[in-house]
Amino acid sequence: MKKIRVMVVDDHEMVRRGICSYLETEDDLEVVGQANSGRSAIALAREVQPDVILMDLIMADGTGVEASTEIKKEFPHIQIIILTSFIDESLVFPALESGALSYLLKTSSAEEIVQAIRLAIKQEAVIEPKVATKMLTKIRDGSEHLPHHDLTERELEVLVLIGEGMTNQEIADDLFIGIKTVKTHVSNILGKLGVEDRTRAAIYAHRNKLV
Amino acid sequence: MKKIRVMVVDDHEMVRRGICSYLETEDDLEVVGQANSGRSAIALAREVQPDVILMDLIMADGTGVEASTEIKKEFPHIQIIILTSFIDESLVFPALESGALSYLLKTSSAEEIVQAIRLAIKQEAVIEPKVATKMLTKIRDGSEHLPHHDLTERELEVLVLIGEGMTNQEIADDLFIGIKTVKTHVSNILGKLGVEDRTRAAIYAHRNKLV
DNA sequence: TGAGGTCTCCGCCCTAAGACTGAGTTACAA
DNA sequence: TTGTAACTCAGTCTTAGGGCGGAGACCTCA
Repeated sequence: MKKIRVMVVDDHEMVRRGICSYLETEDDLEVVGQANSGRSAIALAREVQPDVILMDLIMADGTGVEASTEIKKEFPHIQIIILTSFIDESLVFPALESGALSYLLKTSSAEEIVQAIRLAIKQEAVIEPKVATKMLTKIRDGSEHLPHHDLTERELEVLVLIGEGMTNQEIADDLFIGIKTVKTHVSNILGKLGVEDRTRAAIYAHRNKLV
Repeated sequence: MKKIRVMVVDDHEMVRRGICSYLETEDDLEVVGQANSGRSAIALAREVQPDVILMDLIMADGTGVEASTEIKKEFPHIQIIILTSFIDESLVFPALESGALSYLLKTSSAEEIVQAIRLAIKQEAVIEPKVATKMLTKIRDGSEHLPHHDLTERELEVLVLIGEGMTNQEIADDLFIGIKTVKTHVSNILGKLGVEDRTRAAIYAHRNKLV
């Protein structure tokens, strides 16, 4: 019987030790490589050609997502399981879009992780309930219509500058347009956002992280 | 020769496995207990009376700091080493104030962790360089003079309302004072903050988390 | 007692902001 | 070809914002 070849990517030595020591106790699994960064993970994947990769997202050099994307592009048959400490919204979706199959948290039990590996070679995904919840709220949020979504490109640009605290004249100078034009944009922006003045628009921009 | 009795607290099973499996390879160490939450850590510490505790801060129930405090209060001779995934500013200082001796990150090598344990029983602290840096910047920030520190109480109150996006009239109504008075306050605020208009003052308020 | 800081208010003045209306340009899709 | 949307600019008008000077009431500290 052919063992499932697993590669472990994590910048925490202790975590790699823990995972490897447990995986080795399973008869149908074998750890064929370890990497401590996204960069080295790509090189190692080329070399050892694992069946499954357990990938931490939050690493010192922050290359977990890039590594997933790169590996998936080069070797589509390698299944990647994200195994990370917590749910960082800014990473969950890029990671899944990158082609990762499953998404687990390190709070998962050893059995769950092993189970996810066995399912991975059958291309069956395992998504941690908490992550699944995030996905649902994201989908809801995605269908939610934020006021600034129907700003035009130019208006959004102006809104950002308002958020920087610029006056109409400064914005005009910055964008090489007339102050009258800026006023028109600002007027339209206030209308679309449903606010009364530029100060509230600036606050809106900050609350929605447009600056 | 008496072994150093170590207890490991982490809500990640894999991490506990990794740490334990490594510590067990050292002749002068022995793992006498594992806990997966702050709550159970306190109970276990009472029971096994370890010399040193490796404590993760970021656990599902978020009781790492409380556990440190409680254990240190009850058993001052037990040395606690914080061993956590990343630097959460809101936890670093409470943790150290709680009586923890050392602060390591999980990116630390196995050797560093073992070394920290050996130093702990001699009551010598090991602070991860990155954490030390944070401590320094915190000390600097503490002595740093932010512009809004010389606002009067009333002015600060007005600044917050500016940050909410209120107009002078609205602020006047809210504080039951005349609009002229508000204008005076606003004028003083702008002068003290060194900004030109209320929009920038509002942004200042947001950047400095006054709202 | 007097000096200084804070909070309150007033008046005068100027300017930036914003509403409203109108219009010329391009680019793109029906 | 003809809308339609986006971007541009103009003119007019009203108001909120903000600078400047002055002042009275209150409190605290020297």
